[in-house]
Amino acid sequence: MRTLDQARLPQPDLAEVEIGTVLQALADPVRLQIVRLLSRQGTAACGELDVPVKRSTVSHHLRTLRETGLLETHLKGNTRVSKVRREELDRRFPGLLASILDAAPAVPAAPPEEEPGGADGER
Amino acid sequence: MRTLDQARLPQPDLAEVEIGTVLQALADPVRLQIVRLLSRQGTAACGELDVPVKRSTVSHHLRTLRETGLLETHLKGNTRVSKVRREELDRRFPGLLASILDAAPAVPAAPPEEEPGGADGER
DNA sequence: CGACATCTACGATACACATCGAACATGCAT
DNA sequence: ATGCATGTTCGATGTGTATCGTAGATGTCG
Repeated sequence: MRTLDQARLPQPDLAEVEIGTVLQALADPVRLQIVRLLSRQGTAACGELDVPVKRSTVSHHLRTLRETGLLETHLKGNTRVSKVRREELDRRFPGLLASILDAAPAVPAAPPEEEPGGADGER
Repeated sequence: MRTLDQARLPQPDLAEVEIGTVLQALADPVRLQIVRLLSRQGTAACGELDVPVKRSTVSHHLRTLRETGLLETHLKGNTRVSKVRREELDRRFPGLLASILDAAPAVPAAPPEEEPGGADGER
């Protein structure tokens, strides 16, 4: 019958979203990871996301990301399928997602760096 | 005894800085404001920054921003002159600062419905 | 020299929020 | 229907951190 409840959960208009709000949402490591995963996988259900927190916490983060405007979520049967609102975000904040998702990882070490040739005065 | 005190306070190599760390630093409204002000003014001392927190808090945020790699600070006499490490940041995270600083402010609110042109007689 | 400035360091406080477990709702199968 | 899965919501808890006031370090100036 109505296996087609493709209902979409409420989400904000991106025009009303401040850049600070987006930054705050992406500042959490788990949420950033979720956005990264979704950007690569396209879509995923809550339970499919490989993040090191419990299910209820993932749900909380997905809610935060959706209410912030970063994700859209569709109801599909018993599961919620989420994906990044990439095109809308690119229109609202040009270059933002690209610069974040394409950022190269940091070099592992801050090696014990000692500079010969003098005291680097600080104080 | 002139400007020999052009010493630069210690700052990280941007190669070692994760994008998540930068996002976390910029997630705070006051810090984002500071970066915005410095981007426009070029440089500023701690006391010149027009932000709604006390001096000691500004100092704390400047330290955070510097240790995160966003700012560099030079000692000039008794004052610390800070500025955004714009070029280095653009090299490490291309497009990031631009997309954040150029982001358009959000539209004030989403009136539930009510098409424009109505009688907004309030206020 | 002493008085005053800028700025940081330190301890204390308060609040936000990330996290969890348990309870509940819903859908799909058997 | 019962059972099992997926997700959400709720309350509680712990931690991180933004904020402040005060004290101290340092530099400038009269």
